[in-house]
Amino acid sequence: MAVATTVVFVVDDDPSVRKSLTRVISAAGYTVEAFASAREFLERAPVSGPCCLVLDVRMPGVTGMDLQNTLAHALHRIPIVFITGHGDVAMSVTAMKSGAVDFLTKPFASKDLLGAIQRAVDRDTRDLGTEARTEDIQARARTLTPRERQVFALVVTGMLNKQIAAELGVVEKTVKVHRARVMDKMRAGSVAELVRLADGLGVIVTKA
Amino acid sequence: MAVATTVVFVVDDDPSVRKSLTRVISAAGYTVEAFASAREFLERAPVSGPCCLVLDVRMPGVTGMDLQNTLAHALHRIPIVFITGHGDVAMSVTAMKSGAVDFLTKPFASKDLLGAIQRAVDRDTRDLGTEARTEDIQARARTLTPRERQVFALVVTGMLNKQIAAELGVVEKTVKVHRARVMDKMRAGSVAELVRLADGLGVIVTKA
DNA sequence: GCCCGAATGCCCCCAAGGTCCAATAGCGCG
DNA sequence: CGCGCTATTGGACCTTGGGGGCATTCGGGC
Repeated sequence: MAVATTVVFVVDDDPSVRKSLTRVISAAGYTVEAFASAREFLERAPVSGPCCLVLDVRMPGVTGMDLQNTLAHALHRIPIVFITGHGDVAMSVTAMKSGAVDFLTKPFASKDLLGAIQRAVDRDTRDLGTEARTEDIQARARTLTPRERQVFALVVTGMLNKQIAAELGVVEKTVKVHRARVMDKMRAGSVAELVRLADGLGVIVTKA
Repeated sequence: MAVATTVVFVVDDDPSVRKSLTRVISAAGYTVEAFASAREFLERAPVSGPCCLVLDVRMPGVTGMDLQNTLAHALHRIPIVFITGHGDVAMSVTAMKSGAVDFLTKPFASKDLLGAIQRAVDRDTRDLGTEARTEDIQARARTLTPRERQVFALVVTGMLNKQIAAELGVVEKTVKVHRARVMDKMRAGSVAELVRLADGLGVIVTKA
């Protein structure tokens, strides 16, 4: 279960390998989309649901490692499971350091591949979740006016309205107004929630 | 600079390898302690400062991988740089998945080893920092009485004193007293700080 | 019997939040 | 050029919430 809408992408230049991989992975309940080259894969429309990539290291043209770098630079988080016929240690270490989930050398057991795919999908599912939450918070933050943003930043440091007012050169009442709008727009029911939303924005407030 | 008090542990059963590694690493400004076996290393007193471990994969008795597992189970976070004469891909992948910083096959360039050591030490320095902060917060939390702990947990969910009082079956004033003691003992100057301390304890509060 | 954790009451102050209202400035649109 | 909209600001007033101080009571444990 839970793998119904999950897509596993396979990129390998060898048609027979694509075919057998597709068969094995499909049998495990995943939806499979196979490509003969990195280029073809990149031209594919991005997916929304959880997914992972089973990638051959050695391919003519753009190699698997090249594709991994390209995706990393494009901030395209997608867990990668490498497979290769003749991989060396240096190559596998580089791939793993770059965040690959696994690096399998042929021949490998189906259960090893499926195990790696499961870990990759699990990771992607988690990543999608945190990404969605972050995006949601950022969307709320974008509705804040410049002034509200300032008040927001100061409130989550624990400053009193009075202090914030002094900091911004306005009276306390004005701060209260902005503060109320911030709580409303960020949909925070308490300062505690607001602090967590702020910290969730990645920008860790490092007030003394 | 900044490598003065840093210790690099070397574990390799080959005396000549230990000697040459010690020379190279010492020349880079690190303090080196070499051991002929995993057992010897484990009998060594733990270090306090930043450090890392350069470890031979293949050794008679306890292998490098065994030692990695032992350390992981003992919650002994120490970044490991593996070196080996005849490593295979599967071995390197396993080591990397278990958190190794790098996996070098002989012969390797000195700069590759030193680069890996530098990354390992950097990681350990960061880990030590966060560990120290967490330990500090836990130490404060340990001074809380059971009741104060309960109030602490509820306060950081954003609940009002009134609600906390109802939850605990006491009067609001009682909650205020506990709350004040919590703020004092945890050395938090505001609810915002208290929330960050709570989240820093690892126990993420997941209140609806 | 003393000390501590826990609970509680009363009093007072300050901070936070809401209501109603009002003014000013900038910006786009007809 | 006004009109409307938004952002920002501010004042008066009132309610609620948080927090400090002080005193008291009760139950355990050393």
